[in-house]
Amino acid sequence: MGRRDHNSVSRERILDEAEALFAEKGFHAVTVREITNRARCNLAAVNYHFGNKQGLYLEVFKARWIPRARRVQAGFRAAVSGRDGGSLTGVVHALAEAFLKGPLTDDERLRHAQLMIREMSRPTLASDMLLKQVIKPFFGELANLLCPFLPGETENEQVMLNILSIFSMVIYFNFARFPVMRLTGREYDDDFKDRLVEHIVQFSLRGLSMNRQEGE
Amino acid sequence: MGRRDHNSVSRERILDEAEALFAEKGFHAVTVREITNRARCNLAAVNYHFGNKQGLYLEVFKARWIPRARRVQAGFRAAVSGRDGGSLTGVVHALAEAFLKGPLTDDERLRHAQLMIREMSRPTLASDMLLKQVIKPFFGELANLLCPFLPGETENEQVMLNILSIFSMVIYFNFARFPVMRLTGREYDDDFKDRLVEHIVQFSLRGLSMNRQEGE
DNA sequence: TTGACATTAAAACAACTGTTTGATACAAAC
DNA sequence: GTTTGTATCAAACAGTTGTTTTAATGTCAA
Repeated sequence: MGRRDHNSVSRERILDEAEALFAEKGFHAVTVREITNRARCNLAAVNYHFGNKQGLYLEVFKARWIPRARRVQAGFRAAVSGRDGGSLTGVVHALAEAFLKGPLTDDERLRHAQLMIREMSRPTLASDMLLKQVIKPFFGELANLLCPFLPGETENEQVMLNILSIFSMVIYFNFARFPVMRLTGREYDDDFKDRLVEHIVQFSLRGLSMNRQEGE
Repeated sequence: MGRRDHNSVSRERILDEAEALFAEKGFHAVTVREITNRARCNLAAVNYHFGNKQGLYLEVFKARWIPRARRVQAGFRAAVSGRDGGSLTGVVHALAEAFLKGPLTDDERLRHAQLMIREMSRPTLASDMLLKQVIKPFFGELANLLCPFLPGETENEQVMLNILSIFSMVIYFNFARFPVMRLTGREYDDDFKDRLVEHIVQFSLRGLSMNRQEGE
């Protein structure tokens, strides 16, 4: 290996296994030994490559989570700049599909959502990074894409709440797949994912369309 | 204290502190010593009253989480059987308000949502209990309340997806309050909670209304 | 009072935790 | 060939973990 090229085989394997384990069990429930055993390397490798366990956790987000988020966003942008960009339906559909079917494998999607959920429910050192570098910019991008289709007088806060609502469904149907399977009796196969995308799109489109008067 | 009346002061205090800590940090991140110190009792009390740490975790759900969930549901039912029951708007409003304002304190709401999220994202021994005893029955109840307002041909799976979507927003705006505050710049004060309830209600009502006049 | 039992307490337990150490192998630079 | 810095390894470290043990309280019925 070249001098500190940050590309040793052990280092990469540790990052992979660590991400899977952190997502599945959470930071404290995972031991360094568990990670290094699965990565088939020595116990000291974690401290050598990442300083300490927390450094590894942070690096998982920098080197794995954020790039994955960017892949999802890239998939979304590709769909939007294609035929989906011209309509509200297209944008919402591209969004739901990017997160529920997108470029990730099913395992990746679950991992990704679980890690995000953990950070959202209890902020740690990583949350700030995710928010500033990934979520906030992406939400801003979404706001710009959606605004033209919303009534002119729609305030910023209202736009943000709408995005958060769509987002809540998208990540909920990812990370909460176990109860969702139990409650619907469905497996997370391609059929069901299509169904979910269609549902989220329809539900969100109607939710967004505020030109209609609401009953009271 | 009466013979094994399961009401010792220590026992109750342990349950309170354990719930707060488990919700905040998760099972493995909390130590028995941390719990017993906060509960101002002896270390051995956990094993005496609950067998072991996992027994305590389970009892937190039986003795604290489930009763709290029932209080929320009771609040919802009270609103529905009052003036809110006659319309779709009323039902959805009662639902959002029960979970976002309802009978709980703000701390309780956060704790409640965080514990649920943890169980949903990674099922443990408690998940089965929650699903069977609380969530599934309540979702069935919701389905029955909503069905009259949905088009006649609406299939069961569609109803369930609708409920899950509303539910995803309700719990998201509870457990993800940290990023929501960062993204909206708002505090979770009464004003903002009112705003959230109103938003969720409007968004959900439109989401639910399938080419159909709503209201009455 | 006495006996029985619920509860609390201090101390110890063995196992496990993250981290450090010191040695060794290896590849490229000089 | 020697040096230099990277990478891996086994072993040990000190501190913490959940749990157990044993003894001491407190409480109520007989």
